[in-house]
Amino acid sequence: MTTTAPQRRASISDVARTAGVSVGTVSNVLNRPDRVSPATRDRVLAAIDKLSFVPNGSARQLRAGTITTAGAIVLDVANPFFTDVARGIEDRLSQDDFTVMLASSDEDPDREARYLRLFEEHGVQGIMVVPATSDIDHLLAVRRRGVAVVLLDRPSPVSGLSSVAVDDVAGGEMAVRHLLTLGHERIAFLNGPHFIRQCADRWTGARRAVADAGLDPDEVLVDVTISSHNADGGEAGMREILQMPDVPTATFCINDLAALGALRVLRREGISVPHGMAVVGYDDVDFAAELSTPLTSVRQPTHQLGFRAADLLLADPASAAEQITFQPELVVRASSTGVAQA
Amino acid sequence: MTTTAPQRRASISDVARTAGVSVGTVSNVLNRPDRVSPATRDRVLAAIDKLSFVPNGSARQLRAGTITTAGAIVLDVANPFFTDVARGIEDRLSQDDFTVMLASSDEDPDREARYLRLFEEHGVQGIMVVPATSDIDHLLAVRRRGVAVVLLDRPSPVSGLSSVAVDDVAGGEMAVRHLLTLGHERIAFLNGPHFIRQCADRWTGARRAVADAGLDPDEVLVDVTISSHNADGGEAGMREILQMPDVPTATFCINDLAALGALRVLRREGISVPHGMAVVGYDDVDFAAELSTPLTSVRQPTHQLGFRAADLLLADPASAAEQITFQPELVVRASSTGVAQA
DNA sequence: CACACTATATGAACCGATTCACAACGGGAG
DNA sequence: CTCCCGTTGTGAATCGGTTCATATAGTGTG
Repeated sequence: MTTTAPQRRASISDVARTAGVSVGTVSNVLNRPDRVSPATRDRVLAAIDKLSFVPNGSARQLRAGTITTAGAIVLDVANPFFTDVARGIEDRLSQDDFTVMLASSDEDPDREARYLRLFEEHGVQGIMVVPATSDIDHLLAVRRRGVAVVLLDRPSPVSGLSSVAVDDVAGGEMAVRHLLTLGHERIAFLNGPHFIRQCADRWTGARRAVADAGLDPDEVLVDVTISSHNADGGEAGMREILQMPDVPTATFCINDLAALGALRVLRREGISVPHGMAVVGYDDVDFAAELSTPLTSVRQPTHQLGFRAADLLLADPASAAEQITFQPELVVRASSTGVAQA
Repeated sequence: MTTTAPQRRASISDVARTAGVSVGTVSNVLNRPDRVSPATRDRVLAAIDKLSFVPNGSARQLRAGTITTAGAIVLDVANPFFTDVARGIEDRLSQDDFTVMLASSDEDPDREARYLRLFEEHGVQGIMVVPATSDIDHLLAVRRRGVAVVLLDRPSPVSGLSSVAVDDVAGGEMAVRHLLTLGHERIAFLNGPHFIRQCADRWTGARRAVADAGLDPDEVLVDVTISSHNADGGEAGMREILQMPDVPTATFCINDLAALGALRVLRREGISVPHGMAVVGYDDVDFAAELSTPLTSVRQPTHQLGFRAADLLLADPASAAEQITFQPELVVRASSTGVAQA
């Protein structure tokens, strides 16, 4: 083995000693180079190089207070919806030379709390979070301690907290309205648990669409709860649907990943889409248009969502909190109408 | 506005004062509760609660040394391949109660360096990184300073550094061999720039397959460089291919995202797949099997990749560095053979 | 040549935790 | 009634930077 012994990291005083200057001067070279004469500056830089000195962020931060880093906690980094949001965040923050640390809570409140604490302890400027619970008191507490908090994909229930969200009631409504217009009278909703806000809101929207059409939501809509919001969850959900005594003619899925799983089962069972079963997804991910049956889906402005969230995070903390709501958009494709798009 | 004034964060001495004990005692309550009598412990906990005290991570770390956090830098968080790898990392690290901070370099060496430094300054236990450059001296330097470094998706060129990778030469070879077997004699390779190792290796493999078949790589293979490894890049690349004087009959894409874009163009142009143009992707992402023409793709053990990388990161730093190489696997579907799969 | 003033360098105090040698206390043994 | 020891609590030193009041050298002016 050729690994060098990992000796103690060089500190600023080591640098000062080898350069023959005081620690204050080294610090000045690092932070206000113009205050230092070129000759000493070079000497110090040489010493830094020689010792391969990397300043200790903890020490710096301890003294200086805060840093140009923000945290983001999403439900699942493997979900394209959230990664698109994360891209939006990164794109905005890097404009201000901020860095983002991304973490995924897996919808587990404990994990969320752990990351929240990790970020707070490390003194991030702010945290953007897709809450795993409906209760957000813990987030308000963080806010109260002086850390900027922006709710992602979730409108803030209180005025003191900034948030960026998409109108999920409208999204659920437009999807189901679309299916009703096509004549479906029994519609399954492959949904997540209702304590997740998005799920509850889309359900509300779905019921509203049915009611508006003069039908009884309890008769038309079948709530199928899936445990994981991905293709596996979608598979399980669709299998459950197909075993119902009175099989629905259409399925609305909580996201495109779940729809993907649902389509997989339908293909395996030889059920044609949309004639045997119409399918509508949510998120309009990249590949939705390219599936064997192009997927009708509710599109959300993901990149915008992240971008604006980062905007709010960077906003003057003294300014009023802001709640932004975007509107979703239905993208109709063959999985519901049976007509391929141009 | 109801925002509370963000007063200074409470410190351990504030807690000590309100609880009427010394700072040492508060610290003991936090870290060795058994050393403190129940009565005082309760008093301290009450004070902590009252002041909603959150220990300052920088201070703790400054004193204590290192923390249970690791960093991961990938090329693009929006790419399912990398997020699957990230999941593997998270799954392994959370077993040891470590937390992961994820960042994406966007293939930009400067951004990579920025995150590398950020992580190092914050004293992470180790960093897993998909290098944006072929040169890895800067990573060796980080290693030398005592931070564990594991190369992701890239075999280490030196024995002192751990790495986890997939054999990309083999991957390129099997993809092209497959196309040759099907009778294609002019094959486009929608590839990224060759200074990216994966791209170079797969190109090498592709040439080897051609040479092994007794043909001239320079005549059979057409190298088409795309700038971004996503659907947009794939679109641009396929448009370029279609304008060639002697249009290839098959296209091998650097990843499934690019293949997605390529398929999009082909559909728009009314070119049938695989008869007008066979397409092979790479990564075998979730949706590959569900595309309008199910995509032949080279599958990589993504989750394993991340999981093992995290394993190596957590390994005893004194133990020898380890290089792990996985083998890819060709998954044949209709986009190359024209025969739908079961 | 004295004086003011600038440019540069110094080093001690400080940020907020952890740690450890030491003090105080109380109970049991002799 | 001492002495010893274990339990509990104390507070100063420490980690590695930043900052700022202060010292010193050098420059130019009247």
